[in-house]
Amino acid sequence: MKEKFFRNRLMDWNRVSNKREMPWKNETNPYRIWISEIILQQTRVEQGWDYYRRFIHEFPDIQSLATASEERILKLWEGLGYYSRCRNLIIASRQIFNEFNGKFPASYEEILSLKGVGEYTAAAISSFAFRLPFAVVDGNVLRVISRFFGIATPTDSARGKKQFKELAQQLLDKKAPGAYNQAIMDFGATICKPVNPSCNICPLQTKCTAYHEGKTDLLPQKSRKVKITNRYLTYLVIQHKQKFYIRKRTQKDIWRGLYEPLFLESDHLLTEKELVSHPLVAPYFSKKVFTIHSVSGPYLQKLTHQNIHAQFIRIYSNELIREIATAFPVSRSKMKSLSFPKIVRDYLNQQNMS
DNA sequence: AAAGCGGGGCA
DNA sequence: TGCCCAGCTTT
Repeated sequence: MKEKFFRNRLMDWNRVSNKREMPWKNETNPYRIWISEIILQQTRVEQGWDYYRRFIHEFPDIQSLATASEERILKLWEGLGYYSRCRNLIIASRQIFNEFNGKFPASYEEILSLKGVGEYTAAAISSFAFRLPFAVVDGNVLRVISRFFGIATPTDSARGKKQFKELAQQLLDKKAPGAYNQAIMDFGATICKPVNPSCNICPLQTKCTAYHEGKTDLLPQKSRKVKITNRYLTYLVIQHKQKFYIRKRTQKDIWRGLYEPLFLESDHLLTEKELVSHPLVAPYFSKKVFTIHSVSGPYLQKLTHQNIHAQFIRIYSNELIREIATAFPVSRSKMKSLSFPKIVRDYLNQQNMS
């Protein structure tokens, strides 16, 4: 009965007071819903908004996406982060194009089988596009439910996931699963916010456990916390005439699939002296093929799990070298068309290099 | 079960 | 500075 109160109040709030608008709201095209959901994984709505627009404009349907070049798709993703989402999106588009004959799958299990689609995204697409009764469980849902029912089970534990998923499914309005899922996420984002929730105007306040026990700031609970490592990358931005040496990141590390200038990683940023004596480039410096043109100030990018300290050493080469440690020379216009990590793109832009 | 994976906003 | 964001995959 507390469940019924929750559902009814939430749906009433949605009809009367939910003013949240987004480009993909009331969308029923599964392809467009899929794109929006992938973009929004671990990403705030405002941050994903323009990416969604650009994506749909250039790739309006499965065929256009499935037949596009990986480089072009990754370019549209540049700056958005979590690039594995983009790689998986490409794989999934080909899955749909080939295995499902270009028609977006219409069952929960089939949708879940798509690369990069987990339980949340499958429930979202299933309910929004196909009116199937699957409850979404995202960060908003976990927060709203844990507070209202006063559940302190860590949301990232196996027990917690099962518990919250079952309760979420029980709460779902089976007659309007899409509207309900949209409502609970909007509610979490605008009323039951992570910090300073608007309990004073909350339609669920009268039966909210966390509110009555003064525990809204203690819920939901997580068990794990990430430890942050510091990394120091000294980039070698080598230029010969109008070409720059870059390479593609292929190792299992951050920014896989993106491009980069060469860099040397150590436990500190390299000094010029350390740089010119490094085995990789020392011969070029001693033969005066390379000369240092400029040294940037330190750049810092804070990621969820790493602090990236970077410095960019701009180097002129008076010889055209075919390849330096897998890096090859490309033109400015080619640089523009490629996807670089944010910290590198910032430097390139400031240097007017692409 | 735990770790890895971006970038940005907010208190 | 720490936490969170329409999470998923790999180990």
